[in-house]
Amino acid sequence: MKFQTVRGTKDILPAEIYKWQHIERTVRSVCERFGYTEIRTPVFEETALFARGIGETTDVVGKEMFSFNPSMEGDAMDSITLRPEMTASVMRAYLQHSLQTLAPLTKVYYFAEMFRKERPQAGRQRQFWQFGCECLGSTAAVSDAEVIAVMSLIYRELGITSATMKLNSLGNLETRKTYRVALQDYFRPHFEKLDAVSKERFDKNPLRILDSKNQSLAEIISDAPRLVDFLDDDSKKHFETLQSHLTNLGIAFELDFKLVRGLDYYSRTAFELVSTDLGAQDALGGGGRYDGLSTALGSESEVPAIGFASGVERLLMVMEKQNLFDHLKPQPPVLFIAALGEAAVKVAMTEAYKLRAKGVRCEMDLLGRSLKSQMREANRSGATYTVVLGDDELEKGIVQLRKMSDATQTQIALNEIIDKIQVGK
RNA sequence: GCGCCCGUAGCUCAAUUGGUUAGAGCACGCGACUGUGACUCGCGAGGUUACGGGUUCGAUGCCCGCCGGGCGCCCCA
Repeated sequence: MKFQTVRGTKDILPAEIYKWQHIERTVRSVCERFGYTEIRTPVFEETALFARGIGETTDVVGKEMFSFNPSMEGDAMDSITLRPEMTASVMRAYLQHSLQTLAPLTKVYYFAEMFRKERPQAGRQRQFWQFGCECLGSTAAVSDAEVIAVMSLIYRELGITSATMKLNSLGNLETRKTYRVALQDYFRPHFEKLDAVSKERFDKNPLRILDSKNQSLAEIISDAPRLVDFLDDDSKKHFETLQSHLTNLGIAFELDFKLVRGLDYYSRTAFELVSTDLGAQDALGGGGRYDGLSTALGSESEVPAIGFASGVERLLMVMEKQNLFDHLKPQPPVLFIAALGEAAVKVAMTEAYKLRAKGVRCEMDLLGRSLKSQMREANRSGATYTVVLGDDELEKGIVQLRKMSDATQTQIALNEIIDKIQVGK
């Protein structure tokens, strides 16, 4: 085999597409019930948008972007990048088209493919799909609650029950500066006990030490000062209001003071949905408030916003494991027409066409196969009925309508097929 | 990007310490049944053993490289 998909990419084949369609249908349905409208943005953007929007120091920007220079003469496309996430693009679109002038609040959702140049592993690909929504324009905790509710209802309607929603508040930029210093003060006496990765994080991003998967550090970490205790009054109030909204909605969550999302422009709310049915990449989705993003992108006014993103491949893995696709097999055809001979094929084609135009799913053989093979095909297709059409039937205008489940056959006129099968449906 | 493991028909797996025409089940095609599916029984097609080198009289099995996959790390969806 000469060609194959490039590393970290996958085909989604016809046999499994119904799973994807089910997820996509559910996502769209829930988002739209909450009043979110789909947004589609270009699959690539100026590299600088992501560099500024996600943060120069993050891994995503630092080493995972698919960037290239198309070098088109007379074009100012110095460097463009396949989107590694959607939030920056959504904010760009919001600012570019001045969406705030249309309404004080903008609520959008997306279902789109993302690209990151990472080493593939279970639940991690170089091209992968995400869905999510963004609510731009409100600082109110009720908007945080709504976004989490959207996410939560999507998973609920898909049948996911075992996932855990982790919740934290990061406060504002000041909060995190103070907390950062407090954390360094706390870890400094333990510095020699830290592992190499944590030592590196000590200066770069001490909040990430809390994230360490190293069990031997668990004790030190659990005694570390908590970010919640450093929250300013407004953030504290915001956090409490959010929690009471979630409680009212019956959305279960776990406070997790170790949950820190690395990007600078994040503020206050941070959340993540994790599942034990995944491997090391155990996050189904996550999100947070990003009030600082608009100004990071050069906007003069601050656009408060919150959103979430979810990984479709990971969701699929969990649903597969929990057998949540079992009742969703694609619809089989109602009728299969087995035609014998050129004249019969012609009639079969036109009859099938009429039925299809009327909304009936109907199939016929395209390979010139024997009757036996066509019957096998009819059986395989799961058709409810099969009609056999040969010279005799053509002559008399009468066909045998075979009910596949019990092999009973009834004689009916060719032009009465539609009445029969719709009654029998 | 780093470490460890893996790669044989479409799929799941065989193939005595390196030994001659690389097998089986499932799936697929055809037939038994000259115009009637499922069950059964035959027959058939399907492989450059991922790819490229090396060692050897001889390599699916050993060595190197490369491509791809899995697990973990980093990070995230």
